[in-house]
Amino acid sequence: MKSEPADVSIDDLANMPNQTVDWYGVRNYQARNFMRDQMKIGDGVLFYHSNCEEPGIVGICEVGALAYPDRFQFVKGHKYYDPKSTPENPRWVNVDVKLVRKTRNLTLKEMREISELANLRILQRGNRLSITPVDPRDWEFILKKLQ
DNA sequence: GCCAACGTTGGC
DNA sequence: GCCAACGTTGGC
Repeated sequence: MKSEPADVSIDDLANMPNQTVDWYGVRNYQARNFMRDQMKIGDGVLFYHSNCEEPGIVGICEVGALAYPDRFQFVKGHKYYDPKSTPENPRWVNVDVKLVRKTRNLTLKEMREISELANLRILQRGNRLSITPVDPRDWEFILKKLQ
């Protein structure tokens, strides 16, 4: 899951109550559907810093709560406000993400040089999704790399 | 339903 | 700041 550190960094997460954050602000249907349909409590998450000096994986997390309505979609004037969303029929949802541990920065640059990770979604050309599934084998490989 | 125009993402 | 690679919007 990508986050811009200027918005929520891994250190921000470490300082949050219960080291947990609601993954607000996703406004892409595919990414939303991953949260809504695929992610279960306890599922592993790789926390990725995007749009920054050194993009890369900076922490291991887990899903702390199943998807529920995003709190900002109803807030008029907010950057994540969606006039087409109603409390009766909310359009956007998010899971909670809980920190398991911070890691070193496994940078995008480094991952691109690892042939075993060639199929990782985030490395694919043109990928812009802020949330992408990770193949179990890639998960194992990355965890080993970060232990 | 098509598709041009426009907006966004995010690495570089 | 550039721009490729999308996704969204809205006229038709």
